[in-house]
Amino acid sequence: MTTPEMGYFLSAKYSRNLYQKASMIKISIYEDNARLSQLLSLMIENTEGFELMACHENCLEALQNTRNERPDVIVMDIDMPQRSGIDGVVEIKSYFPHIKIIMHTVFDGNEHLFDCLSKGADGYILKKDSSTRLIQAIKEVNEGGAPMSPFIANKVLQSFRKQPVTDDFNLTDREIEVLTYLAKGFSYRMISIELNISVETVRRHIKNTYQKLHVQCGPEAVAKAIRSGIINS
Amino acid sequence: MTTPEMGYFLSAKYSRNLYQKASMIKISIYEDNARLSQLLSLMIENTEGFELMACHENCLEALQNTRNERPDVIVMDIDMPQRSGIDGVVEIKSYFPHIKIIMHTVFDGNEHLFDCLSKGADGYILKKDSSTRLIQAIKEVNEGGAPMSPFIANKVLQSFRKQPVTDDFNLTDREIEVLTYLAKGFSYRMISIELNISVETVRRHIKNTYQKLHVQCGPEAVAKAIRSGIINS
DNA sequence: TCAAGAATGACCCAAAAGGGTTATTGACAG
DNA sequence: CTGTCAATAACCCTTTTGGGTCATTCTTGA
Repeated sequence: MTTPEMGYFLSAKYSRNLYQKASMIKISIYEDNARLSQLLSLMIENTEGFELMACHENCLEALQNTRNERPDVIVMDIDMPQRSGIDGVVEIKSYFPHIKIIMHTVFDGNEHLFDCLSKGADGYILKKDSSTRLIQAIKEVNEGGAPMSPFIANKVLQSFRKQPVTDDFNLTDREIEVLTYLAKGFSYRMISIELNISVETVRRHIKNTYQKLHVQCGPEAVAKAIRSGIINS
Repeated sequence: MTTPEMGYFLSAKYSRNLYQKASMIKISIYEDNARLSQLLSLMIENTEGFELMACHENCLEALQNTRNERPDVIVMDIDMPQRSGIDGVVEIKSYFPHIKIIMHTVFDGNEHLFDCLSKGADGYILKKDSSTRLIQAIKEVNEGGAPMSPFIANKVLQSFRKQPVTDDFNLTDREIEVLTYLAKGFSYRMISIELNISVETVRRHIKNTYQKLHVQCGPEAVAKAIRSGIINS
């Protein structure tokens, strides 16, 4: 849907770059939906302090584009033909970590969200939000913030809440203590010396622990204990 | 610094509650700095759609207060005499999980931040932000958002970025495969059958793995592998 | 083409781990 | 005041681990 004329238009725009004010926020867009990308372009061009560098319908050339355009902020769709916006983020961030990237997508699922965030996206705005929100987000991210749609921010916070121990399997304090030493690589003998008890007692605790955890050896017990949050440090 | 008179005043205010409009956002404040709490009170009382329920200088009685006041949103300081706001969050959230709590504090360190978030805080606004930002945050949180100061939102995002494998210790694919079975409780023999190789080869891989990880037994290896993200499922 | 590294396999041997059974002591709840 | 449970301890016996040393095959990159 993006026409060659449009590309030309944007190149022309880019050449005007020489006259821009230093304080302008330079923005590049990656969005395969032509209607939406035109809307965004218009909004950005008509916002004080914003300078639209280019508008791309895929991120096959993301790196080269970025080298040419040197934007301050990139607005990136995820679902684009041939190459996902997430790959674009990885590539751009690895060469230009200081350039801010705002994901602008319809995806509100955990998968894409945490994938993008772990790969360095600086903001995550849903398309269902108003375009004004995106404009505001661009300002925010340029000032060092991390704009997110409320729904997204909530998902992010929720991911912190499910930390607390899922199930402690009724392990006693002593059993957890012994298990902790086991995970540190102590042998039964070393543990017995450390805790000033008999090796047989250490063995006893470990046997009980295995029964409670429904495991049959040390490595499995340690794995289960760490994954369920029973032991940490 | 909160005077008895102030308490009386607030009780009087609470009694007016009967006449409130259903759409009002009911707010309680926990803040030990009298000057700041008065400022916040004033701002809230003068904001359309906000109803100040009470203003407390500590959260010793947080649960009882909440039962009486039934706020929609609580603004909670962290550093208060006798009882930390974090304890307040835990208590209130365990009985009233639907009540939104915004932390309002000077602390911008990771420790308090992630502690609060994991315990269920719904927003985290720094005191250095303008009071207007807090008012806005109250609206946001009441609409299901997760308001955070830009600096805080960034910290939260950053916590996702350092997830990817810290160090893979140059383990080969095969070594990781064997280690994964080990963590599942497979013995060397079982692994050898599973992978259709000799027990000696399994042992070989494990020996090499221990050297690379600088550990000397299975439990320790598994602990290290899980903690550094080498193995997961 | 040659060296490096991955994957494979084997042997020796001592130490550690794991399963079963039994028992004593002290604390705490009903 | 009696039963339960955590913590302690011991003995038996088999299997598994883990450390050392050596060797072959195959792929891959310099």
